[in-house]
Amino acid sequence: MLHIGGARTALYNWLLARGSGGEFVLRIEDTDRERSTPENVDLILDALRWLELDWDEGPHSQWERRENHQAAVTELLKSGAAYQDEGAVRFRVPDEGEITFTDAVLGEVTNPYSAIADFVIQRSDGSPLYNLAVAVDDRDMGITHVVRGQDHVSNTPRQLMLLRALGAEPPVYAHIPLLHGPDGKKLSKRHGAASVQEVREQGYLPEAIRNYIALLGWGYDESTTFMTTDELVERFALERVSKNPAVFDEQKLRWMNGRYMRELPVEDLHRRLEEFCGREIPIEIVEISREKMQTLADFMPLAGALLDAPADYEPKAWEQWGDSPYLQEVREALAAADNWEPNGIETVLRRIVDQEDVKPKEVFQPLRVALTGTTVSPGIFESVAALGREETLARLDKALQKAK
RNA sequence: GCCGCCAUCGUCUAGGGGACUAGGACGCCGCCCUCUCACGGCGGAAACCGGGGUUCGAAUCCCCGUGGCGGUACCA
Repeated sequence: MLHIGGARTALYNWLLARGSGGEFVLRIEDTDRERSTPENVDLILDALRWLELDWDEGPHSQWERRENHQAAVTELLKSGAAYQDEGAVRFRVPDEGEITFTDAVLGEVTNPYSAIADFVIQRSDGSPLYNLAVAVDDRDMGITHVVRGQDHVSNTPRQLMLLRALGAEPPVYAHIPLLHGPDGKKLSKRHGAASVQEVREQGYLPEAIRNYIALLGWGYDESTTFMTTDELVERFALERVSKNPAVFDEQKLRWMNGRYMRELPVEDLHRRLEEFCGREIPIEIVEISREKMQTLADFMPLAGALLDAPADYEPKAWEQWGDSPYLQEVREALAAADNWEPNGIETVLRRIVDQEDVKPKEVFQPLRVALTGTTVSPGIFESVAALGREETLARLDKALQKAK
């Protein structure tokens, strides 16, 4: 699982690296221990790939760089910066004074040494602990920037002390605000769309996600909302990242995703819908449905009945429109229509509306229910055109049969 | 408890002493468009946590309080 918060951290790292034009190493660092098992790392990498955040996969710290960690511990022990304590190795923290570091988003952060106890850097079984492992990795892998969640601020002094004791230059630290759930608590699974895997299954587009999460904790100016990834790369700056936690708002994501779907070239949207639904879809159906969808998952409920004849009519829909005095007339008019294009169909159907002198929906809704079994579908003329004459008439006959 | 971080509409944010009767966006409400649902257009309600300073002037700077969050592990 890659939480939205993690995805945002990854995005910020990526934007920064892209913007600097240099090489970078994205260090996946999260607060849940389970997440850094090899299987979960694969899941995370897969989610990042879907988000189109490209990177070169490096070594996995705590189970692939043991020698470096061990060597550092030995060095620290030798210099007296660390000592043995019942088999474990602890780092010695001064009793007095304070340690200050400059954070790219928070500014100066100062901690008194008195608040930091001598901490374990190596377990009695010889395995390294998080703070030691990342400090050594940052040094050895030439990490220049560490961009991570604010839940790591209080680890920073420890990592800094380690780096100093090892005689290494510390990287630039940037702690971005955490994400909270709608109730103001830290974001968790029960808050709904909390992971990239989930939003993917819910039919969101990667570019919409990128745009949305970039804006969670960062804003470019007073009115810009939509930005291409190139614009994001160009404009993103750590100094402008907000210091306060944000709440993931799925409604806004939905809206934004809808906008992205509408702006996609039809062919592109068509391809993604086929992939998402796992089936072939006539492109005309996509064309007539696009302005009514906010996610890829909205497609089947909206237009599925145009793909496969509905098994049955929705009871409420049938009750209201099923038995219509105009349906027979509609059937005859359509059977005789000589122009099976949306505009030709509209002409034919509007003629009935005029002749009968009724509201348009009195004619259109019964037709819609007869064809799709529901009261909601893409535009009726377009739907009839997309269905084809044969199928349209067959479905009308079925409805007329049932109405008898 | 102790240490740290944070605090603008319900939500995401703009704002870095006068441009603020605080701007934009989502959501919400109303109107328009309309064959359903949407899309789109127009309009509206909606915020500077509280109290002290500093200053001619504070949403913006300082202090205190309050609240939220994080940390305080042989977790990451």
